[in-house]
Amino acid sequence: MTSPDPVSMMIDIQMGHSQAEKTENHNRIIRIAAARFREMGLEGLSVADLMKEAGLTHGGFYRHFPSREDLVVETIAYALADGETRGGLEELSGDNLTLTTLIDAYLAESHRDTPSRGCGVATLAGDVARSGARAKSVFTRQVKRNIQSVSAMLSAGDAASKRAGAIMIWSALVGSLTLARAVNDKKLSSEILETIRVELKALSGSSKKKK
Amino acid sequence: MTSPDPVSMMIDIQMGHSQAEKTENHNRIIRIAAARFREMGLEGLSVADLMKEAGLTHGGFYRHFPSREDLVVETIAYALADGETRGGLEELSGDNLTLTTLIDAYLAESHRDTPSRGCGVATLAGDVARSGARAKSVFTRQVKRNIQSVSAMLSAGDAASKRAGAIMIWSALVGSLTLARAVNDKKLSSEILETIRVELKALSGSSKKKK
DNA sequence: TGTACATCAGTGAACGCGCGTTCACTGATGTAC
DNA sequence: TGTACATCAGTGAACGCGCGTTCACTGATGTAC
Repeated sequence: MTSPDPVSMMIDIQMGHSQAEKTENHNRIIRIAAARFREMGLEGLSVADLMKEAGLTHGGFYRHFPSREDLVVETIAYALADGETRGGLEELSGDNLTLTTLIDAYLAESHRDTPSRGCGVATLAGDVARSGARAKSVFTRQVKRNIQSVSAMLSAGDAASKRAGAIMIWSALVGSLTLARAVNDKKLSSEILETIRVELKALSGSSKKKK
Repeated sequence: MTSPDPVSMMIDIQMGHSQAEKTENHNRIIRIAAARFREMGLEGLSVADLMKEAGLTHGGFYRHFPSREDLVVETIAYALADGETRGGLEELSGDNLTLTTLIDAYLAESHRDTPSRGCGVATLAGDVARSGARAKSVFTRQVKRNIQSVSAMLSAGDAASKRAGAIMIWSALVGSLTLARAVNDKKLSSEILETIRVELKALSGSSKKKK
């Protein structure tokens, strides 16, 4: 009732400071940061705004993180691996994801239009390229995982050509999604997504036939 | 002698404020901003630092631009089209550029390692996606030009499949270069570049044979 | 060709503001006995 | 099981700093005559 924020209302009844609540708050801070960083970039969110959205005041931030940079590193790790995120690849955890399903989900207009809940590799790659070693390490680990995952989805060819295919698919996914988001022209944006959807499916299909 | 900056030294002898000098200064400001924006992002450069590097003081900035945002828009246009830049595509103005040459130049390690002089589409796409309509319009125009250019380099297939090929090539170029820059692992970074070089050449070669 | 003067590029102090971070404080938690 | 007390999550005022922008000022430029 005091707070209009639906998330913070849930624990707003009477705020004690138990260890369990700290963990809850910590997770909430990270979850919010993960959304906002993908939406506004790694420098587009202030500590004060973040804590406000989490239903806390800015001073308490430093009970959770030594500095803003530590938040960034921890949040990148979460935003990339992420349980909650729906951008396509995240459903990998369920083994029923086929490459076609991934491509269609990844290059859907709904994914393009909700970067805050989408693939962090695409949203954050540019920012990470300008960040420090810690951010890059976390990012690198996830890129390797992603290449591995897609590689395992390719049924044809030897290990090396599967890996090459996976790198090609990831590059095209990230590049096309980023371009589709940066472009002002709705027709062109949709055309980019649709084209890469078709091209990538043809590509993974044809390599299947090659075998 | 007063200034250690080699660029500003050239016109440092006795600073008058002629119209010609204003134009020189304006161009220099844009050229510097174009390099720094690609290097540090659209928000990573302050007006004061920019003017300092141009050998001027911050107050004079507003004789050249109504606001920082106008600088950003004008600079994006310059950084993308660019005469000076060497990232690969810029040599398009000479008609002797083949697709193979473009791919090799674009995905060279030297290009990866010098974003300040490289392709602005790759460096700025993420930032532009979060920017205003004016920045996006300028960016969109250049993406269209780039697709057209690469499309014209493809010798095989009808107009539609050439266009699709060009979109695929651009997506893979931008995505792979961005990933190669964000990644901490030198081996992986080189592997990404090398893989996409091979894959893209194969792709544009195979569509040639199709005809 | 020479003189008077309006223009305006560039200067640097000053502005309000939001940033990341610090700190003295509060009071519920959870442990020691 | 009950009481005393140390811990520490969260608060909110305050910090120094760098940001984009404004403004009164300077003096060379370049035009009017």
